[in-house]
Amino acid sequence: MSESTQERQLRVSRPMGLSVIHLDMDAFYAAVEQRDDPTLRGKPVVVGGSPNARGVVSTCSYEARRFGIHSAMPSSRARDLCPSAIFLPSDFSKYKAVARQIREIMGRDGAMVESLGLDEAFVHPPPGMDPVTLAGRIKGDILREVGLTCSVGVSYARPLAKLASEREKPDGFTVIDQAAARAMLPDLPLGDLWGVGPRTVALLARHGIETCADFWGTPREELLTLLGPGRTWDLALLTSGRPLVRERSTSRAKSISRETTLTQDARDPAALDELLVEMAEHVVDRLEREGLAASTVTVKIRYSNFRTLTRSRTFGAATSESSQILGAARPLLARLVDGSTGVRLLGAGVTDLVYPDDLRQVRLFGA
DNA sequence: TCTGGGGTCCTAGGACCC
DNA sequence: TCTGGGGTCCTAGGACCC
Repeated sequence: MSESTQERQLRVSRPMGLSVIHLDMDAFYAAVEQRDDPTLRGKPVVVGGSPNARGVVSTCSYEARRFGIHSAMPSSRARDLCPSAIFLPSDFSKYKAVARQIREIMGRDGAMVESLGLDEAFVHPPPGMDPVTLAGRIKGDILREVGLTCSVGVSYARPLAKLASEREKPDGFTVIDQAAARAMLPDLPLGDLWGVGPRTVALLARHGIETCADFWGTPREELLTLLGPGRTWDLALLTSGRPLVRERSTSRAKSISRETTLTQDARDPAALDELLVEMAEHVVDRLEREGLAASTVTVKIRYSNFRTLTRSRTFGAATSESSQILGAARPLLARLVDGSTGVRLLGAGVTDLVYPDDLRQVRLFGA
């Protein structure tokens, strides 16, 4: 069944037409807040954690970006940069409702919608439909019906469509065909590629590899030593502009977790245990509500020096029993707490989820 | 300036089994 | 007396994404 290298090369050397849209809502959470409260319009709005409680910026309006504020920045830093900024907590139930409305608009013509979080998605047009036309229709409908702007990119492969939508934000519309890709890729910084983060950028930069052209000019042996075979192959595909086929299997969640950063570091094992129980119960509630069971329990801790560790335990059979999950989690935590080291974050989660239809099959065999 | 919370995927070593 | 090779599961850590 597996495709030979030769077949793969034949396939990718054929000219590829535009086939996929990436759509990214502009400053989504902040834009929703500004839409719903006219007094916020034209002002620096920061949505996310509180500057007084170790929070970070989730999204900020374009007015706030002019002060240098951006996502993932500590909120305290954002306040320093712009003391007059308006800080709002995230209202996920509201954003989810708007996201649902946008998904409906994207799927209207029978397109396949692949969501990546609440504020962006890939849209795969049905056979025979021109993606540029479809992208224009979607962009117009979202503005008219939802009252928000977005940036869209159209290309022949998902990483390039994503790159395209980022080219002209906000309210952008960018097409990257094969000729455009050939022109822009050589000078493109590797960090602009989807999946190439700060660690990889820093590692490669230390060896003088900063752009796609640098990457192509590096001996294969050196790349393999630096990155290992898996990531070398991924980057080779990404920098070449060829489609990266990574089927993201189902839309079903693979893990459920809850974690919290404490306002102040904690040391007392009894207090940490109590907090862990709260978080584990929250996870159990979700399991029960969604009719799931899980076979692995994980406890996560972050010490005051930011060192982050996990401990996990797997059961022979999946469970959603609170007593069993707590009974596994608490000893895992005890292994991580010594009563003297400060703890800034505590988390509990479950993985290896079993869905109701999986359970039926298990019972069939157990019967 | 002092670093969220929710996830996904990958790697690597050791245990264990055939 | 020395010691295979492969497969799978478990555990832990880490990069990355929104």
